[in-house]
Amino acid sequence: MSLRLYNTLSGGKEEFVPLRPGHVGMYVCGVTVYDYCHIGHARANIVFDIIYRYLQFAGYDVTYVRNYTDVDDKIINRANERGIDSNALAEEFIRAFDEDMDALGLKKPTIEPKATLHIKQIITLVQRLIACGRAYASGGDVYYAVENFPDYLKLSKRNMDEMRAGARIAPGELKRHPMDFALWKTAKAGEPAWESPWGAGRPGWHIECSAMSMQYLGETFDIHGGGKDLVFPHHENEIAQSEGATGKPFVKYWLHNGFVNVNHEKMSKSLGNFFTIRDILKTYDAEVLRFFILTAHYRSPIDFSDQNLDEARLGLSRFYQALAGADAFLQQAQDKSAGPEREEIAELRERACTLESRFKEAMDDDFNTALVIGHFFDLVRALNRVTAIPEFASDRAALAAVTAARAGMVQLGNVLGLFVSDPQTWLEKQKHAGLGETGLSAEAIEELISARQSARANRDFARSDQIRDELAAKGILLLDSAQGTTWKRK
RNA sequence: GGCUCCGUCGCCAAGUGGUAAGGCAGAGGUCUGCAAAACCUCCAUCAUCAGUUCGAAUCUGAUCGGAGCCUCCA
Repeated sequence: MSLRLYNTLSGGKEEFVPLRPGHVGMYVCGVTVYDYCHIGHARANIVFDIIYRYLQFAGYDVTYVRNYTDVDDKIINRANERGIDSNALAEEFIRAFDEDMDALGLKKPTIEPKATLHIKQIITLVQRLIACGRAYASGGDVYYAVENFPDYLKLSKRNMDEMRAGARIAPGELKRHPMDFALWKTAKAGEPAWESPWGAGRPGWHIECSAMSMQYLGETFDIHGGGKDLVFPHHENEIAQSEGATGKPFVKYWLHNGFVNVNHEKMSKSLGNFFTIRDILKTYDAEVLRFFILTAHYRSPIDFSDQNLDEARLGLSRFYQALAGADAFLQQAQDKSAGPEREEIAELRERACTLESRFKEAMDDDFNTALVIGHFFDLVRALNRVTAIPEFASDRAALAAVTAARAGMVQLGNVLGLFVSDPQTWLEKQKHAGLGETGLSAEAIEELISARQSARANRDFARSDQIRDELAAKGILLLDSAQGTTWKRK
């Protein structure tokens, strides 16, 4: 079984064959740093984070490049609004981006290049495009001549006639064709500028990705990713720039993640219906957000809502509870004896043994994380079946199966960035996280629990149930067990 | 208008030709003083219609509904 992935270029799933056996070059468009990141960015970065992790898990040596676009019209405009230097603004949001990605538990890419540190490479690339007739200088600008690149629009599968209707030439632009796009822009007063053969100016959007991917991954590389909205114009233009200059295929596999919707509508800055990552993380655990995103296939749209996030929280808790249950079970392990194997144990052993092959099969099919999570849920049920029976704590086969199941779940879950915390710690954190809204402190709850315990000891069940109901009304559930009473929030 | 994509149980969501995973919610049961948690059992023929096929949620056509791109956007 080998990895198959959906390639936007071909419009279908293809077997993944890297250019160099054992190695993968992957470039993912990062952000233009002029504002805080929203959940859409979170999704894109989490999706490619798990692709990065899975490729490594599958044994590839992966070079993952994710850029910062730190020079751009939007940055300049925002900096002007705030009356600060555009470079300072970019640095501020690069820091914010790093903090957010870190909070989301993302692995660091191999290389995180900044556009402004690659101006020389950009200028060289633009010169190369002019030299081979693909671009032209006009005033202090340089434009890409799309009509000279026959493959233009092969990624987004459109044709020039359709596109022409919507294309406009903005005032001041000196294009030959409405679809031509800027490779280099002449600098106006007060704008960041670098010396170039065409005078002081700055790179257009798109060219930085061609230049930086070429620098770190070569003229042809394996995987290029980003959100669906980058297919046109950004990635289309990257192809034009890179292939126009080198005459070689730019990228073998194009991967695009679906949008995050709010109320079934695309979340976007222009609609104003977006949530920033840092706002979301005030309410929801980062791993809950990741779990939520991974419950849907990466190419499908996903609807962001409190209900869906709460469901994700519930789902993830189920895993951590099962893991905590397994830990408690293993701690009680006594002298191991081998008896006739029971059905529950046989099922768990079977599930634990086949987990990795199921995991791989699902992930190899275009990163089907939703199916993987389904497999994990199956394992949890089998695991709970065993750990719910105390006698099994002295059964050698049960202990082996529980140990294997727990280890497998954590090991494979970690490939998706899931189950990375200590179960008890995570559950404790979740317990306390929502207490603010209830108006209760952990101490107050503990006091009520002991009051209820004395009532129960006196068989005063009316009083005992009253306490439980009051807590339940505030979202606190009590869990009685042989070891005493604990609580969690609903 | 052009080009894409989508429509699977109350909700979320896999499945893209071989007879519908999983989670949440719900019903019944075991456990419990009663509950909760956990476990057991139950719970869909896949928007509609017409085709292709031995066989379709999966392919084709039409219809209805939703979304995206064509302008900055993950």
